[in-house]
Amino acid sequence: MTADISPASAPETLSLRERKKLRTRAALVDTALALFTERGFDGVTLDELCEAVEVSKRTFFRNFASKEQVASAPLEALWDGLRDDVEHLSFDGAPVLEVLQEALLVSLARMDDSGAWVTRVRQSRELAELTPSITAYGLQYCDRTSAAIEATLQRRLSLDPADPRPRLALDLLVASFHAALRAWTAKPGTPTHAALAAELRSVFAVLPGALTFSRA
Amino acid sequence: MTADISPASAPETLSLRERKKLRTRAALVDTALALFTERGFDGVTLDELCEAVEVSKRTFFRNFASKEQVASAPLEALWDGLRDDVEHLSFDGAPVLEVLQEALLVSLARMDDSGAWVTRVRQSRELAELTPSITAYGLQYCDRTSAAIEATLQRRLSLDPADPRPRLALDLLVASFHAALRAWTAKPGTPTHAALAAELRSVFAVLPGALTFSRA
DNA sequence: TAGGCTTATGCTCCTCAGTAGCACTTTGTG
DNA sequence: CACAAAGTGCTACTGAGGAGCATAAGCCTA
Repeated sequence: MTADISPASAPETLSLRERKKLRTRAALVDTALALFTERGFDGVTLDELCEAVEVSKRTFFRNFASKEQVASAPLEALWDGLRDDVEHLSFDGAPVLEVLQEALLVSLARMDDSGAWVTRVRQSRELAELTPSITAYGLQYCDRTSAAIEATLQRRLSLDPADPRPRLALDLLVASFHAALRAWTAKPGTPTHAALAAELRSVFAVLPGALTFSRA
Repeated sequence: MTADISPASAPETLSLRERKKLRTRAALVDTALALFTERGFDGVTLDELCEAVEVSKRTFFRNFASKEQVASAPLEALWDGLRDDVEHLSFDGAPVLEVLQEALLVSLARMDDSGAWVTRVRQSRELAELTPSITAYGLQYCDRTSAAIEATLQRRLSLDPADPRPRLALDLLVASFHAALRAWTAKPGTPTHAALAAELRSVFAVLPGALTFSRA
């Protein structure tokens, strides 16, 4: 289920067919981000996108569930990575939230492919800011992924399903990431992978203060 | 901008035209929730809904921005109330998050109209659980409202726009409410307004623990 | 109370996202 | 080499949502 995008990360172990599919997928994402950025999300029809990639609409919907998803693909890869990792994390001793924070940083580090992913994320982010339906899709995706991770946590840590804390911890993680993303997008200049990781660490650091701060 | 639904809360101070509009709006919400609950969100077309209420599709879209919104209307009234209240809250001394938590409970108390609102919320919630697009719309609405409240906080408390804490506090508030809603929906029996308020207080109480808890 | 103004409403036509059926091609396998 | 399985193109269809234009209902001033 992991949504991989970068053609570079398609090793020879995959069959010819699978590599071709990944190439089609990557082309759709790249072309979509370019066209949406140029003419706006609503200014590009799926027919135009499919024509640009020389693919039928049928093929598009075999790769993506919606027009919004193709614009959100870069961030989905990050969260899919985290979701899969949670299955094998060690939770001994450390607070769950801290373990999840570290895991998110690890998943983020895995996305570091000399700038391509970061560029796509930036485009995706700017599109989401202009397009409510992309925001809506992204939030729903986070919600669904959080629910899946919560289920894994409950199983692996033998938690009471009624305990709201694991889900709250996940919502905290998601909120932190979105805050980091906003700060990162707001900064001028070329956005780097390292800068995003730094923003994220910085938000993690001030998180406890969000519960207690009062007017200056 | 406040989306009021209950016909009972339409005092005589409103003009005839405004009261009629509110009645149409309320009828659309009630009929929509009933039809969606009966046959599923996707099993009811807008044309059917409009025919049942004896209203044209044009009128529907003057009252609601989308099919999803009409199913989310009850909760929007709650958050709209909070958004408007933040303009006049006192933030002296107490932590911002605590003030917001109290304000949310006040807005919730204002929704207490002898069961009608609670019933609609329950229906809305159950629909959202079955229908991703309703979830997506609701999350996007929360995101937008949170951004509006954050702007108010920044202005009233003279905060640095780059400070992530107010937005994190709001995301925490939203996450708490959703957790309370989940717990409340999961409970069997007739759901009451008081029970929802109790769930919410209970989540607020365990919130700090969400940052620090570890495996049992 | 008559007339004019504003605003909601209905009607109709349109675009486009997303689905489904069917036939064709390509790739992996016995 | 043949057969199974999966991806793809083509086409036709449904339904959400928007736009233009005309009408009606409520509101306001003389």
